[in-house]
Amino acid sequence: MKIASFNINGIKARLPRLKEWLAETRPTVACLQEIKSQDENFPASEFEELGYKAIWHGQKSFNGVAILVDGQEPVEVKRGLGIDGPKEGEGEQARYLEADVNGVRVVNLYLPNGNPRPGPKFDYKLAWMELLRARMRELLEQEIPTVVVGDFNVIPRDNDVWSVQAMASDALMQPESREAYSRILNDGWTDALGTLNPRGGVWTYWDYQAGAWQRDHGFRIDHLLLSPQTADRLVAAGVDKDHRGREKASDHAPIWVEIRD
DNA sequence: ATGCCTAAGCCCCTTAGA
Repeated sequence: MKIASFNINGIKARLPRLKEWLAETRPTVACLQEIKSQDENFPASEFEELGYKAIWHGQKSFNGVAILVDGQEPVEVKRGLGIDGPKEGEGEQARYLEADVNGVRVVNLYLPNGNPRPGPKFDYKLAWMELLRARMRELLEQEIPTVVVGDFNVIPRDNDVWSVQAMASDALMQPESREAYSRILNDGWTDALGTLNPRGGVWTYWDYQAGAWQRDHGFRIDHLLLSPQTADRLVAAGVDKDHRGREKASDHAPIWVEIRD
């Protein structure tokens, strides 16, 4: 099965490109982040026309995640990690959705960006990562074949960014962010894209600004983490880079991992 | 030091993104 992850930056603005990507690449599971849509506005029928059934956790204006499955209903297991956003009284943000598909647990997440740093948004990011780690440890202990995908908003290594200097003060690559990410991996997860590309130079995000795409000024913040049971079944993983270069594209490219049945 | 660009809603400006 092929499990894909795509930060689409607005499902309304991206719908034609998103449907095109689904039709061209036909992932078994498509995990979407930043749908930026309330639940009642989710265009489920558009995906049903393509043969995908979906579950979603929306939010007005920002955040929002969805899981689409080819030909069957995703079985929802959990939504949210139980942590409120950094603003007083805003409640929990829509960043986490977990479902079962064909005996594989799929976690779809949109991890907080953390800028500006220091401040409450950065503290929120680190707190969110600790809760995520706790949940992921539970999944490991249960020995459920699991794939955790999404926009982690962490640049894990220096060779995962076009310029270390340009991004040095950004929350995406602070030592605290990287250490939190490393702690998760060290519990027993395999970073599929990182492992298959040890020399780096693989990007999943290119800023809209300053000609970043044309200059290939990108970095790797979208990840596919495999539990031991799914890492053993790893066939291939990659980035659908050409989709970033199309008209009205998201600033992220889709990523995918293929695991043996 | 700042803007660069995009999306959504409070919709012609502001907030947020990374």
